[in-house]
Amino acid sequence: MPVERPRRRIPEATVARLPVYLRILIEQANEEVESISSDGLAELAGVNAAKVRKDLSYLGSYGTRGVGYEVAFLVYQIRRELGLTHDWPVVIVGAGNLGQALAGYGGFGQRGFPVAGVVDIDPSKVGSVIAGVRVRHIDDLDQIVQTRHVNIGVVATPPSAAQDAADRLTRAGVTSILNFAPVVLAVPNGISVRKVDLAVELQILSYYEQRRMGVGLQAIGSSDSGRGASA
Amino acid sequence: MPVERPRRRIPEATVARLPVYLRILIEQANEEVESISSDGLAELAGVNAAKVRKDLSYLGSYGTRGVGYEVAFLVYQIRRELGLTHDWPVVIVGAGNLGQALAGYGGFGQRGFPVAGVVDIDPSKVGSVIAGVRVRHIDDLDQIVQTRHVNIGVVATPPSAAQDAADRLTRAGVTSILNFAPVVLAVPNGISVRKVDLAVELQILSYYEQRRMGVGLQAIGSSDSGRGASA
DNA sequence: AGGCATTCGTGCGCGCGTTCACAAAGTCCG
DNA sequence: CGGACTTTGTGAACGCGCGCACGAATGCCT
Repeated sequence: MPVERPRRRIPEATVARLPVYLRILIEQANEEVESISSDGLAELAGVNAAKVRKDLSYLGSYGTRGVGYEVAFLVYQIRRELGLTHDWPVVIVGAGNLGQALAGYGGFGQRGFPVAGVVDIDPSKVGSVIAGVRVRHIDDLDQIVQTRHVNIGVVATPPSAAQDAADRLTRAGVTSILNFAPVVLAVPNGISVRKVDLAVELQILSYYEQRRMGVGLQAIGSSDSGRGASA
Repeated sequence: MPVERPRRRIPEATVARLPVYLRILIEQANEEVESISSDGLAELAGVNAAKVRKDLSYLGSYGTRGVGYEVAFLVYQIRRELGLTHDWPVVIVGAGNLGQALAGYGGFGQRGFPVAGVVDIDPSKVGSVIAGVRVRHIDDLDQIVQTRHVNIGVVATPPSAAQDAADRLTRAGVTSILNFAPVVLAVPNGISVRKVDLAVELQILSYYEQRRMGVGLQAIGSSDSGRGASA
């Protein structure tokens, strides 16, 4: 079975939008919509129609001129390109508030990222069960990663422990890390890291808020954060 | 007292990095470090030194050639520019798992974003107390926003309720929204929206993982996600 | 005081991503 | 069957942000 090779390198910005398109397309499919135009999809995704077409063109020429894109087929293609044709088990490091919330968050497993394990360094946390997953000691990390073929690790530790968690993850063989700790992780070359930082997001909003006030007179300035959508 | 005007428009990319610099600088200040060079800060932030200098130059010429930047002063300047000289109370819509976790997350209040209120549409949730904050009904949103002078709203509802939450927030006068629901929000012009989407982040990682495997032979490709740091 | 080492501030070129605009390709209808 | 209409796919221009490289400014040492 010849798994088709990725056509070309897809720009980072496009990769970041594909999941959004995918979610929308799945919604449309659930509502029995069979076909959608770049215009329609653009509106739902809050972006420019030309951008949608260019983004989708990286997957191949899967549209029909005069008609649009077949929803089901597009879902399949995006899934394939994003590597979502099979599950990616993840391991969560840190069983504190955040780790527990993440483990309990249904959207994980349902979307193809089952929780292969939750580990913590604190022996008193080991053994407790969160959302059906037993917390294990961090020393078991290697074993979990290897037996469950985990490629993605989630850092949900306090800031001070985050770098150590990342080190252990990479040493265990994990090649992608999703970091929730407000820390800049140092990782070996070739390891992907994405971070989710609440405080940073709020502070960015704060900047634009302050700017709005600073101007004081006109409230026009479209100080959109760049990731927002406007009606 | 003349509150200095924002000098120029600061690029979005820079605004997104300032909070990172700020956190690092505060850490350094706590460790009694009085001065730091763009090189040093760059290393800690995992970015290019020239970028650091250019970013900081948007705030003004606050460095000393041959020496570097005075940490305490830089902290003050970044704080001022980001509008962090005073608190920004936030209101959380949705008292489910996520809403509770967010309300309980200490990093909120400590970093200048106290939780002014948590609201939910479900009467059975109203009245319960989360992390010292009593959950109120969503109909009280307007009152909370006005009496507490809230500018920032957090959407922590299920996807199906997210748009309604955003509508209510903007109607109540909120001008910035942090959206945790996997939905593209439609908001009036001039409203800032930032989103935090778990599934999207994981799917982006999935893409690069799949790519790594697809290539099959070399494991070199520096498939960094663009927001990561490498050692 | 003078020279040297260090580090900032920034002009400039480059590459990426966004957007426009249009030809190509297909549908639909009379 | 032909012509009008719709929508895709993409070439090209534009703009932004990144990083280099270097002049300018400051501190330090002799």
